[in-house]
Amino acid sequence: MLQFALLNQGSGRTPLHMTDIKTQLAELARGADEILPDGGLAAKLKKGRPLVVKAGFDPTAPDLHLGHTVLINKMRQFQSFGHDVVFLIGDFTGMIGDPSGKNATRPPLTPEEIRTNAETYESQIFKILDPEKTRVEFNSTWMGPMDAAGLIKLASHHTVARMLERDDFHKRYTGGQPISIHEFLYPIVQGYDSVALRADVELGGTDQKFNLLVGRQLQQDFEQEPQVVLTTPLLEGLDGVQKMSKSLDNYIGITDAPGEMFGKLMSISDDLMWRYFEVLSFRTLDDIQGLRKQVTDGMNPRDAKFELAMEIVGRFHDAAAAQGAKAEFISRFQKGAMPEEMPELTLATESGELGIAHVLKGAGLVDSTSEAFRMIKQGAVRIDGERVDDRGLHIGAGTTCVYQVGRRRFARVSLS
RNA sequence: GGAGGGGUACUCAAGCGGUCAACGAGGGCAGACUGUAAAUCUGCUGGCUAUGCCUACGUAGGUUCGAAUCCUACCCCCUCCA
Repeated sequence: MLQFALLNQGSGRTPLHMTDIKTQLAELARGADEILPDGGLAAKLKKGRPLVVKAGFDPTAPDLHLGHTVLINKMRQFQSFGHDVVFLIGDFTGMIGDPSGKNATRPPLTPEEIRTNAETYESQIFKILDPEKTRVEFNSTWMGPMDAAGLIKLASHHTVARMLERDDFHKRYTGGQPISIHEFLYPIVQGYDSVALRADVELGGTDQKFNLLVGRQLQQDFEQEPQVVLTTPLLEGLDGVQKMSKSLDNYIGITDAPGEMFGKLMSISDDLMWRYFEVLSFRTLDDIQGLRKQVTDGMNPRDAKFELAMEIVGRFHDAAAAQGAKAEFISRFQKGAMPEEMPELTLATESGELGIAHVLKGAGLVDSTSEAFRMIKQGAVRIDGERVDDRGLHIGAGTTCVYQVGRRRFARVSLS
């Protein structure tokens, strides 16, 4: 069966290490939401040449979380099978703003912002993709030189009725909400990118399905063989229900510190763990199936979760960091030890002592003294491991103690 | 332009003169139980110089002993008609 390790040994120079089509299909379909049309991918793979695989990114939000990496992982798979993966930065389309996300008008980005964002993107995606094998393109390369006449001609390839088939356009149109004309250009330009790149496959999130399909249609108009469309699902966040997103604060950022990343992964439910294995792990399907069986046979699911957490932390940091995070996790939560590192600070007292509530607030462990009192009442506050019951407690100057609120918030505070 | 409906805490949503720091649900936090799982149970969920005080129900005024609740003006949102 397929082993990623083996594939990667090719070090990028291997002309074409084509794994057999059946294996490729199985792995590529893994975790994918849809592959259109039916049988299309198999037909493309049968060509026996590296396929041009395109995935477009807005130049806006370069702070990636694990949800974004589902798509990038899929790119990596194509890459490891020897295909030509194009990381397309939509600097031109960035001026339009993708209307997929409701009706938020986006302020136009300056060229410098776009460049900075693009660089941030690259530094993040190359934790997953092989820089040697990744082609980075900007769609301004072909859209920039296009003149108004060209754009009009391009726009003539699509009709309003077909545009309105797109769900969010349809809802907004029937719901009496405004749709600016230029928003119609977004799918068209994105589709034209596929023409310009002669894409064989385009990857995108499920919310991109319509745009991806426009690419197929435009390619046909330009007498190219239409691309295969592969959509990846939106990953569930830590709560297991809502989509992973920054605004819901249920995400794992790929720049999160090792310990934080590890802890967040350990806190997911067992069900969600398997989902994460499917779309985030680089392990083979067989491998994961084996792990599942071990759990069914009595292995503690927690240990399987350790494997997942180790792999992910190792990917975005390194193996040593992953080991450290695990060791820290075990000593802290299984043995109840204090964390190794915590914020340290010194607070000044006016009269030689300070009320406990003010210490907690001053250390940033709570937002207000009212909250501090509440936490004390609930038995969540500890000083050097000793529970505090007295809300009137005063701490004298010259002391240094570890203050704790709940299980996660710690600070070492000195009073002067 | 005309007619009607509505703006309440993180979100949804009650309340329609006093018992409202504001029902209830969700979310979040904490405690118990655990594998820092999940599920479940319990509590909390405006601030402060803290058993009292201050600030809050779109904004600004007014009536009243007393207003989220009544009146006036203004701002914003939605629905229908043009």
